[in-house]
Amino acid sequence: MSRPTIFDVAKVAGVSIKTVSRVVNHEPNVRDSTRERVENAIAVLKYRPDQSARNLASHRSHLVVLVYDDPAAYDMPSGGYILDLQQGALKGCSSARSELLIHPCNFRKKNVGVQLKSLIEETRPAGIIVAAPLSNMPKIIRAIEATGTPFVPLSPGKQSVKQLSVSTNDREVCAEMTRYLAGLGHKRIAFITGDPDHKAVANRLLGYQDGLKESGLEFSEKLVAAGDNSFGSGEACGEKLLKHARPPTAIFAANDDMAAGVLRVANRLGVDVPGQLSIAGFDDIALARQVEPALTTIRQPLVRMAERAASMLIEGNGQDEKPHGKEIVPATIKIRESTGPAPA
Amino acid sequence: MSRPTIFDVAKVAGVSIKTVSRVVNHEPNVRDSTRERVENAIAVLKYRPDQSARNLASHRSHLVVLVYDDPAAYDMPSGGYILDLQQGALKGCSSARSELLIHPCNFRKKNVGVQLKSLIEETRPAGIIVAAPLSNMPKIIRAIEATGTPFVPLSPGKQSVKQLSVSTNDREVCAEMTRYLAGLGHKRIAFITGDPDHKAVANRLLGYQDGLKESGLEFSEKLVAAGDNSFGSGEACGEKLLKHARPPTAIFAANDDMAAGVLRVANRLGVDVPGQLSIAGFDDIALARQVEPALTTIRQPLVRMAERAASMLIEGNGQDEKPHGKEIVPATIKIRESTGPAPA
DNA sequence: GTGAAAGCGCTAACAC
DNA sequence: GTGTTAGCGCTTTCAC
Repeated sequence: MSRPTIFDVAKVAGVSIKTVSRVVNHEPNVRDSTRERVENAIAVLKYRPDQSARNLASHRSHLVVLVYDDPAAYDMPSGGYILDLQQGALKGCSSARSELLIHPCNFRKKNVGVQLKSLIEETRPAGIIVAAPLSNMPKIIRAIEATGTPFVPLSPGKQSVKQLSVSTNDREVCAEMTRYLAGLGHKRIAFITGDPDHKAVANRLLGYQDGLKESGLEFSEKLVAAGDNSFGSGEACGEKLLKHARPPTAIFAANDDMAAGVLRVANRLGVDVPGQLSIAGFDDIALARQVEPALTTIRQPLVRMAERAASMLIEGNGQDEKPHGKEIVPATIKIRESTGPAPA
Repeated sequence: MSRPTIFDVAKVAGVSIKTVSRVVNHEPNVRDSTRERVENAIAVLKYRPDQSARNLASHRSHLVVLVYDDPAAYDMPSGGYILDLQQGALKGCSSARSELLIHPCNFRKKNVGVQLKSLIEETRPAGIIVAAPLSNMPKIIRAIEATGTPFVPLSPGKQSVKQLSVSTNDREVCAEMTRYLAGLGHKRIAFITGDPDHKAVANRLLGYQDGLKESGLEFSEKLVAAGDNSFGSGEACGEKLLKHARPPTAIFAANDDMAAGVLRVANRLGVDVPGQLSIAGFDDIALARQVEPALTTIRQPLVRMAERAASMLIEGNGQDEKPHGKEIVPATIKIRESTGPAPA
């Protein structure tokens, strides 16, 4: 004997299938007593709506797709990043009986756009979460937009006004970190910039400038070095900064990899951290806790961001109006051992 | 204008929808010339079969579900493990246009079984990959079996004869590691066992015994210590072993966490590794490369295992007979710095 | 080899 | 508030 259908439930409850459908989908206009009868029937029969039938009829599945940069394409750089995204997205989905499809995507391949489109057209997901840095790539975004499926970019570069997005407060929290450093007595605080293509990372420089101003400190081009997000560029920038005639007493890097590079250089040069030099990063990757001394950094709320994105997608699906708005989930400063009072 | 359907393709190709269906599904009994006409029409119209419709009619989706122990439930212990599984499963799926649904599962919760059943009955996946240690848990396996969906446990404890599975050669490779250690001149090789509930881990002890015998070495209960897979138990067992009247010159632990624990104890006790003591582990987790000296260990081929599992599920779906067989993907020994010649 | 017809289990539009 | 009637776009069965 096969699984019960909506007809079986309707028969047992003594109503029409439409009413069962209403109950299952939490639609209004059902008398409480009727609803209860239907719910009983569902429980008795152990009825589970068939998603395929539902999807076919409604032209929409209950799937949420999480698209991110394929870690297998390089050397598994940021496993924690992906797991955090997945965890958050899963959390957002589970509260709404949605399922999560994961789709790592190698953006270096020519046909990513086509493949993404196929995936979307075939599975008709309720929505798509696009992680950074893919959320900054026109090739990816355009492919998704072309399908008309709701999507939420995480930390997108430019956001068209009417579009959904979830970001963190890069700028504000970087200002805060800069003020924290200034509060420690540092007068010469340097900054190492990241990949300029990445808007979120660019915002970090702006935050640094804000923080300087708010602390009554002068901004100087000479205290800014241009990195590219890599450990190596952190080393190079750190060396340049430290060999300066009047070296900074604090270096704030736009990400942890670069901050770790600075730390390495400081060790090599015999510069004591945090005694002579304070170092701060951004991201709070595992490495930040593994280096000696552990890095003061900024924790990006990836889990929450992905969770919010999933919820936005799913909520919007229930309502008649499309979800909208830019959400901002605040990042938090993690003070560890790499920062301390400015040397006298 | 909306997406083309099978009817549009049929019209353009001048055939019936059934023939289009045959071509799309690579069924036999289609003349080559006809097939070609249909394929052209598909290309011209950019036709993509709607998975929901397909699923509804066939009572089966093209989804593969990967079930694993929820890392969010504890403290994100083994991110690499999960990412490897995902990568492999994704690889197996992509070659067959299948998609991967991830489903972390907290087996400590009472209702995991029910939730799993719901998921399966609603999405009707083509198959399910069950990662260890969930593959050892009757509660989980029974819930899946009850749905009648094909599934492949990875490193299952007991495998009923007719059932699919993918494992690695725990026993053989452990014998090999033991012989390698013996070949280095070690006469007193100790072993630290892991969680006895985990059959795959139990097999490692058997392999150790095999290796001893093959090397003409005597097995002694006194050289076996019972750990529980944790770093802490590795420390405890290591200490016990090293304070022995006649301590071993090599310790082989059933996993890397325990091996790392032994290493820590050796350092504390001033025992030189690998000068006075060789240490070997199993799993090749990231930690194995991060400790000093780096651990000699055994690399479990997780990516390949998951890939094979996905392929088995998908292939079986295409054929009329169910897939079957136990596959074994061999593990490989990674010699690093923690092992060396026995002290004179 | 190929096609016609009958669903799969649900949602949507509208009637009552 | 509730029911009726059409489909959604495929696969299946069976006829040719």
